[in-house]
Amino acid sequence: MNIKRIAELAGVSKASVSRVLNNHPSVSPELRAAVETVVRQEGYEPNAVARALARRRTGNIALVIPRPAQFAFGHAFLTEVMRGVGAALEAQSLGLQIITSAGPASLSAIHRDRSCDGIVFAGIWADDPLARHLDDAVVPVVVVGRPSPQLAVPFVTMDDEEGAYAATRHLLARGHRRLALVNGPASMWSVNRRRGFQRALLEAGLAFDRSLALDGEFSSDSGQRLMAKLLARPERPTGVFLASDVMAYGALAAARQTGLSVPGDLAVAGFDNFPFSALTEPPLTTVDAHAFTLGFRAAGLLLAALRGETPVESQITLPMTLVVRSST
Amino acid sequence: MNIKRIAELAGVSKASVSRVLNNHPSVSPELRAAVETVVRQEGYEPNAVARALARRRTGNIALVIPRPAQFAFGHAFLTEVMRGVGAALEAQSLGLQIITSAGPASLSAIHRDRSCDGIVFAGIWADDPLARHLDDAVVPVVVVGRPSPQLAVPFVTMDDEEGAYAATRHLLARGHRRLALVNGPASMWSVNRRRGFQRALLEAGLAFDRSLALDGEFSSDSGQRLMAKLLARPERPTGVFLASDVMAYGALAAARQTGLSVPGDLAVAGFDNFPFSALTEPPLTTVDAHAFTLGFRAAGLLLAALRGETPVESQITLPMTLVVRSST
DNA sequence: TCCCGCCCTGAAACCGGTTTCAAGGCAAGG
DNA sequence: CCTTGCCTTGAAACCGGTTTCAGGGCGGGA
Repeated sequence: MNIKRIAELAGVSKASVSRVLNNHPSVSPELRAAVETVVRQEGYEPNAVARALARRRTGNIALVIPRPAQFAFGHAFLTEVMRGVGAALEAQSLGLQIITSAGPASLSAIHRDRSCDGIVFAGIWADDPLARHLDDAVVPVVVVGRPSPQLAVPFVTMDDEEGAYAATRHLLARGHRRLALVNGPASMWSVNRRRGFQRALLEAGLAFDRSLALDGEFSSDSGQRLMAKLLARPERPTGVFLASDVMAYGALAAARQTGLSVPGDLAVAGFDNFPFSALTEPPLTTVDAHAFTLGFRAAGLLLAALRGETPVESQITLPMTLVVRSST
Repeated sequence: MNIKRIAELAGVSKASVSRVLNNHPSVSPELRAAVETVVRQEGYEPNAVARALARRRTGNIALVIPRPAQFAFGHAFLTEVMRGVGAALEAQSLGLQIITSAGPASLSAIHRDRSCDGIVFAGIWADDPLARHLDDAVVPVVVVGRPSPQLAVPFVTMDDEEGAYAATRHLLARGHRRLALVNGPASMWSVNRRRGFQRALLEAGLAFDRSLALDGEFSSDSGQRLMAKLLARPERPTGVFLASDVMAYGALAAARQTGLSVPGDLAVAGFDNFPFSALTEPPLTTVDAHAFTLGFRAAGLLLAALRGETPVESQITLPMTLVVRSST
């Protein structure tokens, strides 16, 4: 069933059917009624692809996460970003296409094949070469996270240096002096979090003890392993800041296995504020990374661009908020 | 930039450019070289929408979850299903469109507007009226979960009755005699889980105590509240089966607050086996619902249908596996 | 030498819509 | 009564590809 056939059945032209379907003002009530009757009888739905071609708008935007699907959908931070993007698009009844595992070739295709009206780019942590292809897109692009200081592309990122700083200051305020850092793998986020951690230490007149800073992989396993390692040291730390909640879950397990109480013997602070972090034993003190908002605002910037607006601010850095629970 | 312009620049016809781009066998090396040079110079990428229209294949499939995005992307079970679907599609380099909050109208549109080549339907729990529109789709549809016994639509569901049965039997085998049930809201899943629970009790010669069976909403809050209620009873249960891990997290918290030890005073078994369930204190005994596999297999059925194959089995019920940890 | 068939290429039709443009009908105004 | 202009409608162009079909060139067989 297509528009031509509907037109024949209703005894009108394709153009008229199109006008009726798009609520064009200049159609007579009779014609409208005739067309609508046929449309209903036949259960006709216009072909979305043909419509997109003619209108030069697909009505959906892509969230590109250049990682395997297995990883992207299993990652609490990224699914929260999806949630934010999805919520923003839903309000405008736009479609959401999630593209995972995009290599440089397919990425460059997405940028120029007009299969979507705009792109939100997320999940690039290291200074990825993929980020270089960002500005040759033919549709608006917004990045979650900060791709690279040079690029002029709009982005929404978090102030993770401030977040790490706040968490560390909180640990210091609780009286801890030997603080450990379990960071993520080298990436734009990790560098900032380490910087915030260090800054808080220096301001408190404490030296940054390199041997108390280890790098994990954002997994609970790595958190547990590294925490165990730190606790096995002759002078073990009394507080630890982990650059991700998931690693903190591992750290809590490690403390338990070592027979230490949290926060009595060890204060633990994480970063992300995933939903589960309120349910750990004890509930985790952490920095809320506002992942949902990151996605929501990024989609908002994109929608503004699609409407042709030029937002006053197109490079946004969200402030982080410390969530104090019982683990510190 | 379009195919016509490329053709002009290369001094050939549109048809030839198309043949080169699609690796058609009958093109001379010279023509191929000429076209490829221009394509590279201009950074040309064929318009995906026009291509989809001409080919009558969009190259992407839709995962429809008729719930608000806020809910769908925040739900551990559903994101696992997404992960499975995504992983299956990624292997075939097909696109994934996630459609949330589809009301009856937009749902019927998705089924017939040819904006995707196939549909995986998930997230319907109750006997939703939406399920009735399933068979008027013009593209193949596969459902995650069992929509309704009458419908002949292909589906992949879990054997949750057996799962609940296994968990309950496990609790009984641990010597518990007063067992409580915290079920989800009325839905196709919940009915089965209750049935499995009851069957295990009856087989053990125990009566099903209606006052020990409560219905929550799959949230940790409701789990905590209902568990507290159950523990406040004069004769409190010594074991509980909760129809979702998230509710079990709440139950663990309730036990802690009541000063009861798990599994000493109360054995707790959940259902889902979310990643976090290995990290609770104590780690949670639960039934693995294989959400990832549910999505993966559903996408597999769809891919088979798209290839024109008729799978021997198009209505699949996955067996559940009990994961015994320290909470029982 | 002529004819046949294959290889390569381009013209044109097609996918299924939207939009422009022109024209017919009719009411209002001069 | 004629002109003007608005309202409504249809024909045709267009969006940007793919695919069919027909034809030209060329090599091989008779």
